[in-house]
Amino acid sequence: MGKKNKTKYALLGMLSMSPMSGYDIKKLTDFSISHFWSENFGHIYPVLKKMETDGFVTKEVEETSGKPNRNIYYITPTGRQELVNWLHLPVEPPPIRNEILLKIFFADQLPTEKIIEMVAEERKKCLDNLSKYKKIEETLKADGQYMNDKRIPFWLMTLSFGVHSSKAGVSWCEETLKILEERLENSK
Amino acid sequence: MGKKNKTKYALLGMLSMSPMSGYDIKKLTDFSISHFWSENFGHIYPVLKKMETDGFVTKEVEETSGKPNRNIYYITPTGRQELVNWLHLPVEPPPIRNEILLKIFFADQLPTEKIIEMVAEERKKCLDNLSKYKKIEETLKADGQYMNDKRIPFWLMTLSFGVHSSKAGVSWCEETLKILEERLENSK
DNA sequence: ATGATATATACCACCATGATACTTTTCCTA
DNA sequence: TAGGAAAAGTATCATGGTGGTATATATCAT
Repeated sequence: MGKKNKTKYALLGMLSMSPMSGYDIKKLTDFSISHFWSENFGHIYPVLKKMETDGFVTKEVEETSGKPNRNIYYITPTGRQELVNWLHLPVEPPPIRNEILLKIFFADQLPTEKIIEMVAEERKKCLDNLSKYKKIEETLKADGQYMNDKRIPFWLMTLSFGVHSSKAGVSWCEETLKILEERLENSK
Repeated sequence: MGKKNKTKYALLGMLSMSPMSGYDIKKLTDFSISHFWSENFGHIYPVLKKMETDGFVTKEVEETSGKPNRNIYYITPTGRQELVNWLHLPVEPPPIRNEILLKIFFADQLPTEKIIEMVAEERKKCLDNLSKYKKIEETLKADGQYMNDKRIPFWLMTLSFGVHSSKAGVSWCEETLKILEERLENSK
């Protein structure tokens, strides 16, 4: 994934659903895609500005009283084309950095009890995520509001990914805990 | 994980195994932990410099003829302590960005055939990784060179993580492909 | 009253990535 | 045997991404 600007496409995608302000985009990403994507203001605002000068979006200022004015962004046909072009491009592999595995790799410098604690904590996180994903899945399937939305199947796929990888996480933790506990027994 | 400097700990970890140059560190990370961690020169060199002024490592210049001199770095007791301190700290969750899921999320703007192609490609990647991990596992278990190294169990754990998550990836792809192919049938 | 929370934009320091620059030795191949 | 690729080695740059902070006001609960 590297140094290509993916924020751009996330923003274009959001704006392809509806015109929005930067603040709205942040709210919507946190609500709808936070299980696999994150954005932050420090990037959203400059990228929106850049995309305006590039002609991918247009801005309309909505006057408010007291609060700062809302800058509402609209995707342009060029912007829509840019989004579709990216959708057609092959997926670029991201650089990987998994902190718990880095710690495990050097874990001979750590007491076994501490490693067990760490992995147990990880297991808890995975389980928490798992139940979170399942809950959202249920709501999506049940909610009449979205019943006929043709995008639902795709949203469910992203959730299912979360379910699969959380389950994998749990089973790795449990396998690892077993080894560590055996190790602890043998060292007594 | 965010803006805390984890490169520092990766480098300290490597130097805790043996004194090395920046070039050596890059080679060793690419060889031994590339399945879950990546480093690049652009960060290795400045971080080594910073750690020298912070007293976590010391440098010894090895004269060579022709080639640039090798800067060999040694971890200090302070550096070792810094590494162990970090090992004891709880794991910080990284910001997540999964490009294929972002594309799936907006995939209603893409022909079903194209989505199928994308997911099939992903499946292939997962399978490739899976066999790669399994092969390394075999070598590690078989290789007499490491037979008695007490760090082997930990290295195997990191590999097993790769196996678990690749398998999860494959099964998600296959589940998703089934849905997409059904969709393609129904649209005919 | 007072403080938390929500709305809204913006900037900054820091961290991370990939590309490129530069040089010499060694090894392979046409 | 000439020529080029690859390896060894350090270093810098532009770009991208993260989290925190600054700045303001309205609203709602305590």
